[in-house]
Amino acid sequence: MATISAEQARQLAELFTALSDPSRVRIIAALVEGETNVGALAAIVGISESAVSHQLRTLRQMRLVRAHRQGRRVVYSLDDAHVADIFQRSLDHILHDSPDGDSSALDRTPQ
Amino acid sequence: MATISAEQARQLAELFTALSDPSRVRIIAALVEGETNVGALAAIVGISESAVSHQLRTLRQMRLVRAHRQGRRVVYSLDDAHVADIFQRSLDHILHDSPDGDSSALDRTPQ
DNA sequence: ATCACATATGAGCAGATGATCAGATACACA
DNA sequence: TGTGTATCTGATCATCTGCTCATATGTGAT
Repeated sequence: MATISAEQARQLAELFTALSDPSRVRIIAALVEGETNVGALAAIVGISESAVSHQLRTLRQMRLVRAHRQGRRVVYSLDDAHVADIFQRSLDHILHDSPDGDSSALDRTPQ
Repeated sequence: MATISAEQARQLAELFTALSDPSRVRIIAALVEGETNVGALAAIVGISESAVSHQLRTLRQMRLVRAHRQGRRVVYSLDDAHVADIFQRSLDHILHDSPDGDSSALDRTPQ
């Protein structure tokens, strides 16, 4: 699988960037459960509908979610099975070897 | 797997944040191949040793990499099998359904 | 002890990010 | 057509990020 190309690195980083925010993570988590409209997502995540809409735009551009109207509502769903998979594995990851509880940090070797 | 907690969302986002930068992605990619020292990483990634060192610090704090001295060098390796797995799956992901070539973006439904 | 090599670290700065606010757009229904 | 609901969007601003530069620390060899 050789050392990754610069372009691939960029794309990978872009994918992870889409998942690098707590609000977006919660949006994705909610959508794993099933499709949902913007207002409901705002309620679940606990931020304004405007903020959710902005985040959904990002996720849409990344092709991680998909939208379709249903009456006056716009219903979102995951556009990608891979992402749900990656998401689930990552969740397993933090559930396993993260025996701490407080914030992040503290070095490992240097110093 | 119910709707994720705020704390879990924070941790997940933190993990993805560690992978959300092209330089760090390339560092991880290099380490997947085997342990490497700072100078070599700098050469591979194409940024200064100082910049690499800063990024390695972040990765160390996230417990994604581990370091040990070897003479005057400090050799880094992945501290986590899960991450290599997540990384590999994500790579597969972008290699599969990313048939475009240019930058990112362009909406999907609204408008 | 001194010097060169290898890495780490703090300060500082330019660019990115995410929330809010105000206003635009889209749809359903009377 | 007008009104209320649902969502989107641009501007703005405070905060965060990642790099560079200068400097400190650590190691091996002379």
